[in-house]
Amino acid sequence: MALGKDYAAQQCSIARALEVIGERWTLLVVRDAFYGVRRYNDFLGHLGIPRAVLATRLQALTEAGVLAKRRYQESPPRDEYVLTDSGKALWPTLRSLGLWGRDHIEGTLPMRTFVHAECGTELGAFGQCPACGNIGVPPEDVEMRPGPGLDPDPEDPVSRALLTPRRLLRPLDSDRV
Amino acid sequence: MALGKDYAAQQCSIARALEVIGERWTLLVVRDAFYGVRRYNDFLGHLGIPRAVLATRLQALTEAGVLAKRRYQESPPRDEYVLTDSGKALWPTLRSLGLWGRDHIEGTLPMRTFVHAECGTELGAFGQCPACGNIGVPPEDVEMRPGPGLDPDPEDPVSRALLTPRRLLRPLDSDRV
DNA sequence: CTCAGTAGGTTCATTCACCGAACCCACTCA
DNA sequence: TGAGTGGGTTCGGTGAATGAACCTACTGAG
Repeated sequence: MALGKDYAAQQCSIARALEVIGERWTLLVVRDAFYGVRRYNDFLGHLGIPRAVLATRLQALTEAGVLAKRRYQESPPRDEYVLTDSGKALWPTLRSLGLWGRDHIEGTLPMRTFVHAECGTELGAFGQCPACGNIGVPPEDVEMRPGPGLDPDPEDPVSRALLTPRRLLRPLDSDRV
Repeated sequence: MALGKDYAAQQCSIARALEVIGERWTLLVVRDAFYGVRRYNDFLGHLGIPRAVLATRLQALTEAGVLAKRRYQESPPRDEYVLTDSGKALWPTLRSLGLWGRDHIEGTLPMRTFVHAECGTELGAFGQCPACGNIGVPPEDVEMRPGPGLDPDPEDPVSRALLTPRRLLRPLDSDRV
């Protein structure tokens, strides 16, 4: 975000956080990582982001320790980007932001619902499970289900893969859909 | 944020939310509103934001229904900007974002702590009160206290006023400090 | 009555980030 | 040999952010 160099806003954890994840597209890249997207081309197709911007964002997020670049194949060399623990800790933020968008922006149908996989209850604003009383349901235990606001027949393969219920963070193989 | 006009990202509550509060400075304006800042000049001095950008952001947030413009004096005409219910609903997002910044960005000392005013317990990672078991403590019931990371003798009057413990959303009279 | 001060802006030139398209390279498969 | 794919980089054009200057009501002091 680069709020200038000298900024007084630095005196605040929120401002510090926004320096890392506040730039355009950045939080959407992180969101996709929760959805299981890991490869450059999948981010590219799903987000519709300019290639140069995506490369910059992936590099910045990797340097900030939110994502980690991991080689998953040697020949030809191919890398994937996965969330670190620090990145996974952004789940409550994304959850509350998405819920706010759903509830407070007019004309927004529920796109996806997020339920506690063990009991099937929809998560609350802080990512808690109202049924179990489990306060911090980790993203690994969250199942994402498509909602009525989604296009039933999207263009890109990633969106198609996301039409079926799936656990967060589970890698998405866009090839075999 | 304006993710293009045609963006596929529209299929997502998070992207919709970011359209409203994802631009540079916007979330910091909202944060200041939670801290009790209401007037143009107070935002200006506390954030160090360019005047033109602040005017644009206040107008956009007002149109989006996050803030409401309210005349508090007729002669000379003076307006203040206060959070609407929709704006107050951003509290979980800000809370989780600030906590992430504190815990996951190196070199970030706790700037402020947020405690449940009724019992004095610091809020947990999900905005809950660990002592009372109250899951969604509303911002009105949250007391903000200065932490060790803050400059003890800041320049601007708003930062000085924020050095004393105070309830969130309580208006800040920067004059009588 | 005049003058300085204040709240809340608008205008302007410059800089910087985003954008889309084109290009590049290493590797694989037919 | 040639097309295809993954993962980028480079480049010119556009739009937004920046800081400084300017503007308009209005008030209060002398």
